[in-house]
Amino acid sequence: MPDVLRQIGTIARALDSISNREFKQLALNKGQYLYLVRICERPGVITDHLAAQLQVDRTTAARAVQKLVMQGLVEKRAATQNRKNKELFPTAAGLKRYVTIHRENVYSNQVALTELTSTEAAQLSQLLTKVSHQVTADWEKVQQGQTRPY
Amino acid sequence: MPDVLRQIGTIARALDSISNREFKQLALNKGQYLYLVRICERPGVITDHLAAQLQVDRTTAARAVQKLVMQGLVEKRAATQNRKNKELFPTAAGLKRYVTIHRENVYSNQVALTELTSTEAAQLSQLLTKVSHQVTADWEKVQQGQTRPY
DNA sequence: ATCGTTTTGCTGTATTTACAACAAAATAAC
DNA sequence: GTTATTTTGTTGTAAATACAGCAAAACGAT
Repeated sequence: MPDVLRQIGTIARALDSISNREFKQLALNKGQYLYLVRICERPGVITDHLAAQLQVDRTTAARAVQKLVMQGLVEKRAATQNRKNKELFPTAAGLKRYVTIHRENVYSNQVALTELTSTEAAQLSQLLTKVSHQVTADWEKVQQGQTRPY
Repeated sequence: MPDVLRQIGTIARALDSISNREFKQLALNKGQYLYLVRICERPGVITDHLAAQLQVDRTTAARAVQKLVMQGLVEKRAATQNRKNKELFPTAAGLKRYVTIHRENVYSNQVALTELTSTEAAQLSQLLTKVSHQVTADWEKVQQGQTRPY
């Protein structure tokens, strides 16, 4: 059984480091690009759903969003038929940043897949989807306090 | 061209969160397990090589190691024919923790690959290795201050 | 051998990240 | 309809993470 965990971990760290470095030019601090991208792609999303999508802590996502709001890149609006939820929308400035971020992400993805044929790339994606399902399921178990048998 | 970056990112975050939660039982804080494992597997390694392997910042690795030393899980020894380098070795207590960590990692890997046949798993690993090469190359470019064309 | 460059370790500083715990609103159970 | 549970937002606190910059040792070029 080959080890894929470490490979995934190191690739992810390298990609994240690259993005964080490059987005300093956009005056974005560490991790901020993740949230901004998702808000631009799903305007109206609430913070907790964002956190679940990204698999980060609720409060981490909340504070990242708070910062984006302070920087004028994201807006919080009270949901129309709900007094509790605050929906998130990008501002014009936020959308402008998004264009660059998206272009960078596409480029990084391209680089990552350079040595793969298009069928290999498709297969990689398929396999990762399966892996993702399993891992997400376990992460939810652990979040709920369950212990895994190892 | 499928997006594999996000998949890799979310899988990595989930796996890391799981490990961090579970290793609180071993009195290990966030990220510490990463360094301890590598030191146990390559005794005598120096901090900077550790950082390069894990693709994290030099100082991040240095401080994580420092903490492991304070906790009595790792030892720093002056290299025999070198006054500058400090080689890292696990203590008995560190090795004991390593056994559990390794078992957990193997389990997580097993879970991740549950839905894959053994040939699929092998192929996934192969494809990830190719991806890793490309991404690492770009990460080094960016670290050296080069700008990528996107 | 000498000088410039790289490697390695370290500290200061700012920031993100995660956990715990709370309150208020919404939803579910009965 | 009332009560219990879940969802959502927020704050306090502790810790990791990353960048900049410094000094000392090692290495390379000449």
